[in-house]
Amino acid sequence: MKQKATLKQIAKELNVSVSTVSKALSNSPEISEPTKIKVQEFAKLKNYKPNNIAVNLKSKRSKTIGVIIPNILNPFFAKVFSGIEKGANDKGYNVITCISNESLEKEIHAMEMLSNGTIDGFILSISEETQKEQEFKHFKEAMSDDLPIVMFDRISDEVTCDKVIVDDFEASKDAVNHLIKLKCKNIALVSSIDNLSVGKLRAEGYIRALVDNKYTINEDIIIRTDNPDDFDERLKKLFDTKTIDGIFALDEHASVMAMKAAIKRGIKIPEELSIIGFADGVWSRRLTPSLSTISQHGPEIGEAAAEMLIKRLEAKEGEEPDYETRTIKTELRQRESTRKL
Amino acid sequence: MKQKATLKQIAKELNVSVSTVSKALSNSPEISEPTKIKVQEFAKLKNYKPNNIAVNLKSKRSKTIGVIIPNILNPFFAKVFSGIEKGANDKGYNVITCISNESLEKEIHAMEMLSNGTIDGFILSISEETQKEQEFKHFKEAMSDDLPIVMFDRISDEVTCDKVIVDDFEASKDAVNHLIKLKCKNIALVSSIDNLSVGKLRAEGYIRALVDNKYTINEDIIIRTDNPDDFDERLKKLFDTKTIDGIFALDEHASVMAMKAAIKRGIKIPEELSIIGFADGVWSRRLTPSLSTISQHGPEIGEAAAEMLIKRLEAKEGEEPDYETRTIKTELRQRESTRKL
DNA sequence: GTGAAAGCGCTAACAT
DNA sequence: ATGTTAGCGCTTTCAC
Repeated sequence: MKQKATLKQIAKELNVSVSTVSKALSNSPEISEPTKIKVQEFAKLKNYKPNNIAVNLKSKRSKTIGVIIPNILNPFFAKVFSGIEKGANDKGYNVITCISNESLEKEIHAMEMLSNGTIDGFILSISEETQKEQEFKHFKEAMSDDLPIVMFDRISDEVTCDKVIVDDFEASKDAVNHLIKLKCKNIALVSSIDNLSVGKLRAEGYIRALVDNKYTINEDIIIRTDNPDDFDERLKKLFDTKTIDGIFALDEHASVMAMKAAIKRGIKIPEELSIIGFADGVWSRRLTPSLSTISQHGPEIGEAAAEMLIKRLEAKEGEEPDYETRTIKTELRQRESTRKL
Repeated sequence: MKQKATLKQIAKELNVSVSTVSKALSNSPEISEPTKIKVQEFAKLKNYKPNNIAVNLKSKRSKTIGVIIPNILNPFFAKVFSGIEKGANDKGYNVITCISNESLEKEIHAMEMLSNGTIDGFILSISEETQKEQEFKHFKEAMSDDLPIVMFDRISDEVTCDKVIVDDFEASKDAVNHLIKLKCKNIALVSSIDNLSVGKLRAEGYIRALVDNKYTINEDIIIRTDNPDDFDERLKKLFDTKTIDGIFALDEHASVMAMKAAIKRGIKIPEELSIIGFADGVWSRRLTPSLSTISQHGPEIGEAAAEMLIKRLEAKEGEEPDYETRTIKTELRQRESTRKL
């Protein structure tokens, strides 16, 4: 193995001191042009790269962000992640990723694993189990250990930190209002994420839209559960009770399954039934008919989170910005599953 | 901010030396029980965590793996990534992720960013542009800098390193053979990834299966391109020329678009047309009809890659294993888009 | 059983 | 303009 070049080595080979080399490479005005050139050329020749770890140890900062994501297979998280990665890289930060797999224990473990100088701060979305258990001590500890957190999408009011969210309540209200404008009379609500904060917010938006429009809430056409299998079971009976002409789905699974079930029943979409759901854009477009969705702008959420965290990390001592909750606007994307106005 | 606990501090507060503390915490037999207990308890009280960066600097290893992925929004890569993350975490390794976005430049940039002590080795899949340009210098440099690489899925024969692949050729042959067994007479090949090594291998498998079964190759029902838009354009005409009763699709986009086009034409699937494609399992199940796919076992690929890399990293000097190419078996998952035998 | 000291690779304050 | 030195936090060898 080719020995890695270090300042020390270069210094010895060039018969100068380590600090001269260091300064020459950082283009310090203290060093004369000739030596600078000599050192820089030699360094390039030797393919010298400053050892990041040593620099980190010295500077007490790693320029690395810890990202904890409940489930990377969920396209929403994948999109947010790509935004984080981009935002971080643009500012010269690396991203260490852990997947909590919706488990509180893995979330805690991941945070511990990284809370030792490895990273400068966290960007995360709270795991399902953590939300259920309402266990937030690990977040508070990180914050008090001077490891700032930016939460996105699934957040907790109990933790004081920067947050990036989507206007779930408003988005749902808008979507349901849209269905109402399309003259839907019986709008079902289907959700398999009723355990999540965002699931609850979205359901509230639905209720509010109905109430605002003087619709009556019909529990028979509302499915709220936190379990996909239970969901599938209850979905079977959804079309029995009443003629449904609109469906509002709070998550990807619910969106697609509801649509599939309707097609199987021979219900014509969008002529007899309009569907709007929270789901991934690419795949929604690929469905037949394509699914109208609420676009959450995942990459922008990620970029915003990265920007907020880095701003805080790079703030001068005592000049840290106030904690902020940024809301990224959603957008209703009309496709074939809703008829045109 | 609560000052972070260091050995030095603890030593001072306990009136012992730094090395005593260090040894006590690592449970060295050199230290007496009473001092050990005293130190360990005090450390726990102070919530001491050894500074990872300092440990890294000392040990010259970071226990961190650099992962470079062309596109995290592709569910296949997301799955492999989750496997890598799991495999790495199980062995106490962290994962730094960069997304090349199919760009050679970003790939190079990411590798440079990490080739300075930040990571101990790479796991990556070659970007599209890199494959097109056949530019592999950056990989070879990393290898000779003692930063081992494990490539997966999209690999290059020009780089000597560990590899994890799928039996693309065999998988395709099997899939097409299956269509033939279903009595398909005119089997179309559709691909929007003809620039990738895997795309070519899969196409070869198709050809081979046809040849083996004495079918004639009909260029009119073969679409091979590297551009989704071009693909969509050519797809429109696919059903014009000939009655197709089988489609073999080499990637997700091709799979779904072909199916969508067939449905639009009113072609009955699977009665009149059977389709098999490379695609994500979750979404394939959600399509109507659900799509028969070739499952690539993404998580296993990732775990294998992590295992191979870590084995090499932890091998004693001079005892590194030979470079190996591991093949993960694929599996034909029959769903509704192919009729039963 | 405990401690002093060197050193990982780097930066920067402080000589010269 | 260049060099010396100390120190980041830790491990480890070697004295005592």
